[in-house]
Amino acid sequence: MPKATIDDVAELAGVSIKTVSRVVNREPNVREQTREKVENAITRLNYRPNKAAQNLASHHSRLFVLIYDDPSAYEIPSAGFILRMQQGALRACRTANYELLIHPCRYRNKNVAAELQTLIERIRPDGIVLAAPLSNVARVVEAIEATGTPLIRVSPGQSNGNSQYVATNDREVSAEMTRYLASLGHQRIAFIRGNPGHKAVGNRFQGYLDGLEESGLDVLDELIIKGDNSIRSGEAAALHLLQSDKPPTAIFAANDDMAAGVIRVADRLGVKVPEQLSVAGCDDIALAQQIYPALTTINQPLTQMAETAVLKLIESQRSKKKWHGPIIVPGTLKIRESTAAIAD
Amino acid sequence: MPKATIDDVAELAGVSIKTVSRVVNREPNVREQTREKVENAITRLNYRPNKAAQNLASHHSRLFVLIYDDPSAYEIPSAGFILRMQQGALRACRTANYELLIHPCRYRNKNVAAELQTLIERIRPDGIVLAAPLSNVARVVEAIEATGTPLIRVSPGQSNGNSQYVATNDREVSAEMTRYLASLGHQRIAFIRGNPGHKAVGNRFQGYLDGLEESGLDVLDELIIKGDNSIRSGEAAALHLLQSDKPPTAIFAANDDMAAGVIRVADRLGVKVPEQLSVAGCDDIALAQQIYPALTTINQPLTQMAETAVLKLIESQRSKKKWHGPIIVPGTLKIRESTAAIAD
DNA sequence: GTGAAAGCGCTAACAC
DNA sequence: GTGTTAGCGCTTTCAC
Repeated sequence: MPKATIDDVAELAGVSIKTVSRVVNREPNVREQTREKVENAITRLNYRPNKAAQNLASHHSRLFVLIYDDPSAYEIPSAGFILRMQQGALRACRTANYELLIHPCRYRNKNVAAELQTLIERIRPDGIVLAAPLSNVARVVEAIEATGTPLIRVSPGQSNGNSQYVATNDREVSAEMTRYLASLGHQRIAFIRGNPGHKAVGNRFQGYLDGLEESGLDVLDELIIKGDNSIRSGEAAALHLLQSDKPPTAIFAANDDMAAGVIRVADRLGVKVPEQLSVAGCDDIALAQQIYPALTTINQPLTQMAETAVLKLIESQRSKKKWHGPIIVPGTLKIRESTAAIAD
Repeated sequence: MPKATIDDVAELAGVSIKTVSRVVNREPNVREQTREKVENAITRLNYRPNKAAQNLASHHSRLFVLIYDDPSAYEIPSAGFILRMQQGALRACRTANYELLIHPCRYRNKNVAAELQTLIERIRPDGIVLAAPLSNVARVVEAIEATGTPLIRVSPGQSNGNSQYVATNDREVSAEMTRYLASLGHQRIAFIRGNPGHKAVGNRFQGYLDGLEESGLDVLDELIIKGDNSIRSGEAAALHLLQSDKPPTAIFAANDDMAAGVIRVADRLGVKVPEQLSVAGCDDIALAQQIYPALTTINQPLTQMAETAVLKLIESQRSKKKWHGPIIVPGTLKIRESTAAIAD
């Protein structure tokens, strides 16, 4: 089956190739009758425009690249994150007939900047979505910006670089969670901080402080523990907190893994969750629903964030105009079974 | 920065564009000295060949598409599978300078066949990797084969269609697991079958039967339970088995989720794992290492399978020759804490 | 509303 | 070894 070209369609329809092109690209100024003739020819010949030819002639690729940190083999809470971002990006791509190239890369690698530049200059995507934590690495952001390709960053903590970004309201929603815990009667609400490298995680700590203040609670230094985002660090923190003189009645962890660690240790120590201890996490990873009791947490709208990012890229390409300011996609509290009103 | 073209490079190097092309594509028959001149010009101009132009002229896209089933939002053991396949495929792509397009799709959707055909005919990838369970859906396989694009299927149960496939030795390694359990002294080894739709899962049952026979054990119908791959069905099966008159001393489940369900129920019933009950799963999903006790299971070499698939596509494209027969990437036993020698 | 001509930036086939 | 000439299958510009 030698593929039909635009010339074949034009010939069969008895029009010029330009008219076929107009029909294919849904351009105006085609008489209805002509359009039908062309469309018939297209279906008869099973014609599909050749993307390479379109790209070459039109100088755009109808292709986006999603760049994200490549997780090492088994560090698989990331899997859910990455997949959700992919889903969001793909959803937006599909409605507008774009394709999505994925490009995981290791940002610890010194060559990333050059690697990404080569990729971009070769492929010439119409836009790039850069996910956290890469979206916070200055030399990566700058390398991509230098190519001149439209870039949107997803969930960057700080706002370096000139490119637009999509973020969530980590701080506000963490404050909300804290107020929720306070509203349950908790006065000693501990917080397990995450990896300081992740700015989003820092925002959550700020939210915690905000929430305490808004609830009229004091910040107690002994209830603030450093973690590193791992289950193990959550366990360590919980052990420390629960075995102290005056243990907290609620523990809010900056991510779900650490919260899961807390629940595990509570179980081991015979502390009942949520009767004796409320536990809350952040991110709503798959694990959050799988553990017992199901974890109260904060949903990270990653799918929507990625979708929004791609939609913005498409839009800005159409209108050629620049928009400003971050785009905020709000997170929401997922109240499950690990939190309850204080017993005492 | 107006991008440099092949003409610019040719001019600066004082050669023809064909020579530049030769250098870029690492073709032979270029004098070392000429090559250097060209390479200097390339770096000076920061020249990157335009992929669209290359594609159009050469009739190949240096692009593969990875097609897999789109999991509904929260069915996230799939996440690990998909990500590992992506990683494998990407790894192979990178070494050979190909790009990877991902295309999740819902095979329940009646339009998949047409959707995939359109995609393929528009993009014209150099090859397609089709993952299970889509790789077992006849109308999907046939639709793709009809486009004439080289196709490799990953882990299909049956071997319909004409295209090559990569599989793992599910049956053999399941037999190995069964023999391993028998070698620990277990005589009453139960098996929880999986979703009958997944052929791979059927192979595991065959392997179980093989293993029993090779170990000189009888097949006991009351120890063979049907499940549907879900945690819940594992729980139901375990409840049934453990509350029977003569409960098994080992339970081998056709996937990890069901095995996790077994462990959960055993815990609830006060049956100690592995002291009183050995539990083994299949797949080595992330959960397998997260639960307590860590699950003995069978590693599915998905990353390698996808990598092999892409490498084969590249190879067959180079040599233009057809290879035959399935490619088997062996799985391996992951002995962890959920299995032990029989106590009694 | 429609069409003719001129590329887009490269590779292929063949000449030299 | 290297260069010349044609395209690849579209979009763009501009004329009608």
